[in-house]
Formats: sequence, C-alpha cells, structure tokens
Amino acid sequence: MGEERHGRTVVRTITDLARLAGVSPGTVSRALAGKSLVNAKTRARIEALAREHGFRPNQMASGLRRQRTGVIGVAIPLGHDTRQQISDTFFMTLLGHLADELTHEGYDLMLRRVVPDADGDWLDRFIGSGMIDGVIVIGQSDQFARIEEVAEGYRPMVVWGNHQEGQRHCVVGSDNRLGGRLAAERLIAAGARQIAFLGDATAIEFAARRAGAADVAARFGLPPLVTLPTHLSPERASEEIAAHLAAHAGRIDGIFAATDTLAALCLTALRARGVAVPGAVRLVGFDDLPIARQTVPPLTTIRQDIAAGARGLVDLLLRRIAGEATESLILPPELVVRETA
Amino acid sequence: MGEERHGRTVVRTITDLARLAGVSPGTVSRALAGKSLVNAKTRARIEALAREHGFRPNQMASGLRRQRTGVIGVAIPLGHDTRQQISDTFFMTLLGHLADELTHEGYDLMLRRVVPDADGDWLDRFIGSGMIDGVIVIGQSDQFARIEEVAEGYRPMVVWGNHQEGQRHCVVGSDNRLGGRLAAERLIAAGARQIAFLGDATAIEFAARRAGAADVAARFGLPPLVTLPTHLSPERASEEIAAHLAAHAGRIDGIFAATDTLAALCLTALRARGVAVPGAVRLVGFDDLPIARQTVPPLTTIRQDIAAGARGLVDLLLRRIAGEATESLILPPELVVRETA
DNA sequence: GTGAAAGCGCTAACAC
DNA sequence: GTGTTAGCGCTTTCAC
Repeated sequence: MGEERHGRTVVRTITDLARLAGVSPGTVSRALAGKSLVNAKTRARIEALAREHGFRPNQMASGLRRQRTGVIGVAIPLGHDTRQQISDTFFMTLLGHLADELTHEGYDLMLRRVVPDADGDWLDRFIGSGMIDGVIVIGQSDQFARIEEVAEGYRPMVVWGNHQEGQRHCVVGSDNRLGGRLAAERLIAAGARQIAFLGDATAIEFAARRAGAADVAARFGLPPLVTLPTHLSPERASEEIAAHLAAHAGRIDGIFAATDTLAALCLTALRARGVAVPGAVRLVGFDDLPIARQTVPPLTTIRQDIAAGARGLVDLLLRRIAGEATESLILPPELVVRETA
Repeated sequence: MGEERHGRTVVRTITDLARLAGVSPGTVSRALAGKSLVNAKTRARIEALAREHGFRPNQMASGLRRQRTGVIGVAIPLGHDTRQQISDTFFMTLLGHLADELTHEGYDLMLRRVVPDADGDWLDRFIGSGMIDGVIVIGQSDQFARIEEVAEGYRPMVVWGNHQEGQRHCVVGSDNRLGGRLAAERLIAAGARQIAFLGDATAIEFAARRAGAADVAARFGLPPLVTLPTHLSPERASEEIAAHLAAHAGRIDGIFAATDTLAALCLTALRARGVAVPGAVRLVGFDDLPIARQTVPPLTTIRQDIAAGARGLVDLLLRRIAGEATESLILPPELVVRETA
C-alpha cells in the first residue's frame, strides 16, 4: 500500500483494506465472502470501505487458493469446416443461452474455438489449464473418439451433440434420428417420392438426421435417399447446391436439408431455377431458426428447443461438478409445418 | 505426489514433475516456458516427461505470479433490450471473429453478458476481477457515460461502437453517420421522397445512422424523417413494424432500417400488406448480413466489414496493453445495391 | 469474533 | 545451467 493517487490510498489487496479497517486480512476475507462468523459492525465497516475504494478481491488468487475458478469453459471444435462454423446461427444462439444460464448460476464463461486437426490435444489443454471448473463442448464434430477418451478420466464435462448407443460421455441434444423421421414423413405426406438429403452426412448429428429420413423412405418402399453434400459456409454451400440441383434436375421431388441455413440457401437456388416450392419440390429444414419464418415461402422445419438445450447442458454440468453421476438428455424435436412442405 | 493411479505417479504440479526429472521446480518452469537458459538435454527430458504424464502448468498460479492472465474479457452490455441482444447476428459474427483473432494472438476469451440496469458496477467488476488482461466492450448500448468514466483510469479497453467528437474511450466502429447518408442517398435516387427510419433511435449507433439520413433529406429539401421505433427482438419488432406500416400506409415511400434483421422483417411485413418493393416503397438495410442476400427481393444495404472490425479491436487492445496510446478506428461503410432500392 | 500462519502452484530474482 | 528462495493475493485451519 502506501501508494497514493488523487490524495487517496490505493487499495488493491485484501491486506490493504485490512490495514485501513484496522483488522486482519482474514477478517476482511471472511466479511467479503459473507461468512457468518464476523461481527455485524466489523462487516459493515469493511463493506463500506470496500465500496468506497471500489475494491474487489482478485479472482485468480482466490481461485488458486480455493481450487475452484468459477469459470466454465465452452469449447467449439471446428472439425470439418474450419472456418466460420462458429458463426453458424444455431451454435451462436446456443452460446447466447449458455451465457445466460451460466451467468445466472454465478459462473463466467471462457470461450475457445479449437481446430482439432491442428491440435490433437485441444480438450486436455483446455481442461488441464486450471482455469476452468468444467467444460461444455458444443458439437462433437469429428471428435467423438477424442471426447470419449477424455470422458473416462474427467467428470465435469457435458457435450452438445448426438447420442450413440452405449457412449460414455454425457451428452445433451435433440433426437436427430427422430427429427429425420419427422422430416421425411412430412415430405412424403406432401407428395415427395424421391427424397434427397442436403448436407454433410459425415458429421455425426447430420448422419443421424439422414438415417432417420432413410428409415422412413425404406418403410414407405421409396427409393433410397440421394445425398447432396455441402460445406457449412454460405458461400461454398450456395455453389454446391446450385451444382447439385443442376445435376439432379427433375429427379428429386423432396429435399431434407440438414439445417435451416442450408434450406434457405436451397430455396433461393430453387427459385433461381424456377422450380416451384412446394409444387414441384418439397423442402424441410432443421432447427427452426428465425430465418425459417422469413423465407418465401416460409420454411417447414424441425424445431430444436435451443433454450431447453442450454438449460440442460448447464444443469447437468453443475450436477457433475457437484459429483453426481448424470444421464444424457435427449430432447424431442418437433415438426413445424409452414409452407415449403 | 506419492499418490498413484493405474500404477503410475500422478503429476499435477511442476514440483511433481521436477521430482520425477531429478531437477528443481525452477528448472522445470524455465524448460516448459521455453526460456533459453536450460540445457538442451534437460529440457528434452522434462518435455518428454510432461508429455508422457499429460502435464500442463496451472494457469491460475502462473497468472497470479506473473500478474497477467492471458485472458481478454469481452463484455456485451444489454442496455435497451435486455433479452436476446446477444443473439443479434451482427454481434455474434463479431464475436466469432474476435474469438479467431484473440486465439491467434494467444489469448483466451472470457465472455460476459451484462445487464447494466441491474448492475451499475458491471464494467468495474469485470476489470477488477483480476481475471483479464484487458477488455473489449461490444456495443455502447446506453452505457456511454459509464464507459467514459472507466476509460479515465483503465487503459486496456477498446469498445465497439460509435465515435463521438472528443470522447475519451478508444472505439472501433463504422462511420454510422456516413452509412446513414449513403442509405438516404440511395433511397432518394431510387425515387423516395418521404423517408422513415426504422429502429430504436435512442441507441447511439442507430441515432448516428438516422442523423446521417436526416442530413441528406434536409439537403434535398425533403420532409424530415419519420421515426418508427422498434425493439430488437424479432417477435416484438414484427408486431411493431406491422403497426407502423398500418399507421403510415401510403405516406412513406422509403424506409431506412437500422439493421438488416429489421429490414428483413419489414420486407416480410410489406409483402403481407401487398406493398410493392421497390415499386411503392424503397428499403435499405444496414450491416450486410448473410440474410441480406436471401430475402426476396434481395436487400440493398450498407455493409460493415465485421472481420476488419474484429481485427481492429484486437490490434488496438494489444497495443494498449503494451502501453501504447491509440487513436480510435473508424471504418468506412459501403453501399451494396441489390434490389430493394 | 478475530489474528497468525501456512500454503494454493507457479515464476523470477539471486546465488552459485 | 541450475537450485534456492521469496512471494503473487487470497482462504482457511488453528489458536486464543
């Protein structure tokens, strides 16, 4: 201490404040932490002084000592599509809700984008940093195996993604396969016979959506799904979609898009080709993002409840931090019928 | 140490590792930090051991000791529109780019949503936490005064937002007034005579956009701008827009929307009323988000270069952390002509 | 109810 | 080159 500025003592540490209040650092710590064993008057004096000097305890120091940081890590692995996946509207909305929920629970959020190809060690590095009390992984990308491995030795982790039979890591996510079934059923009810799946079917969540749709096509005795792979970035996807539509012109009468973003692009491409929707081609998206209401015509889609997902992630994580064992949480998606199918 | 698991020594601290390597903790620290003054063989041995045991130094401890955390705080004040502002596409995209840039510079990102009304102390709390080396504030919201105050005593802060004559805090942002001028000029060139501004004109960035448009209307001798206030959340905005359009039917022939999101909603509402765009009403948005290409017809808008903004924010912040004094950075927006005006 | 003291895990002088 | 030592700022026994 001793340092002065503007004629006023600078109080940077709990010790500075203790000196000012004429008590020991321990007492200040107890008072500020709201522990019971402090004289009401002493506490009031300390709090007043703290407020007056704008003092707040250093969280690094506190964290080090208490072995808990009050920070939750949120990792977004960018597996397939290195660039821009983070700006995917779905993930961003989920992130927003996570920020809300975590704040509400008194945690801070440390965000990390990771490129697993360039850094096989991403998850261990994040966990081992000592900076976070737990981690939420948004999207399994192509890192399923890696995540499984880590889950073995590290409890406070929850993942947004797809659930596989018998997997080890705790996951929260929609029942993608069911979603795919709902989509295909709707396409068929709207008159589709040859269904295409639009999107990268190697991504695990998308593969499950596709599988659900394939189930239904088979059940109805329809030809197998055509897959139209795309990247996630709008620029590349647009080109790819245009090429796919040209290649399959007239042979496809129903499209199940892996996301609303892709569906919206597809709708634009269909319009450009003069294809009537839903007259000639029916289209169903996935997510029910805001854009789904704004396309022309508005998009029939499969809704995921993003807020519920975020709540589930945080709830399960906190329980795991508390030492509880938790099951995965599978949320039911829901068909939203608008005008494209 | 001493603790064992799977028949293998658990190495959690630098001291554990030192014992294993037969050196002192100091040497391990130096070796792992890549300092020059370590024997090559010793370093190799230590690194091998660290890899083998998956050891990484605790960042809290390191941060405490070095008085630098390697973490940059990103605060998003939710001033006017408590809910959902964070999921605003523009902010989210900016956040994605920030994450990229910061990662690239070796920093982690701590995200905090703040509700200034409920917590007048938000910025000081964030800064005073001791967890961050600097802070980026995304959006001034209605917190201009608060930010100015803090800027006086705290250097490593950069804000995304609008630049005011003579302000103290370092800001990166588009020239909103210029953007407003470009928008109005385009509307007028497309035949508009009575221009409306759509959006919350009490938000400082939006006010500047409106002012730019008003400048131009005055210059052309047109009637003053009509303001159609809205909230940012799509649900409320939709209702408000519908009400505005009903109230001003036939009297407005040009609309300058504060954001593309609002413009897209407005377009939907105009279509619902059977208003021809750009025949009867011309429309210009702001931001050039992906949605601008996908509306029907595609949106004429004012582009902000988000990636450049993120780069600027990070660059200036790092320079301020290094002690440099920096000027604000004003980016030129750009008219993108599509089909709505 | 409060003080004294011992660290949390790491780094950076300072010795040698 | 490497070991030793003294903290970073805080919390938490353990005394009293």
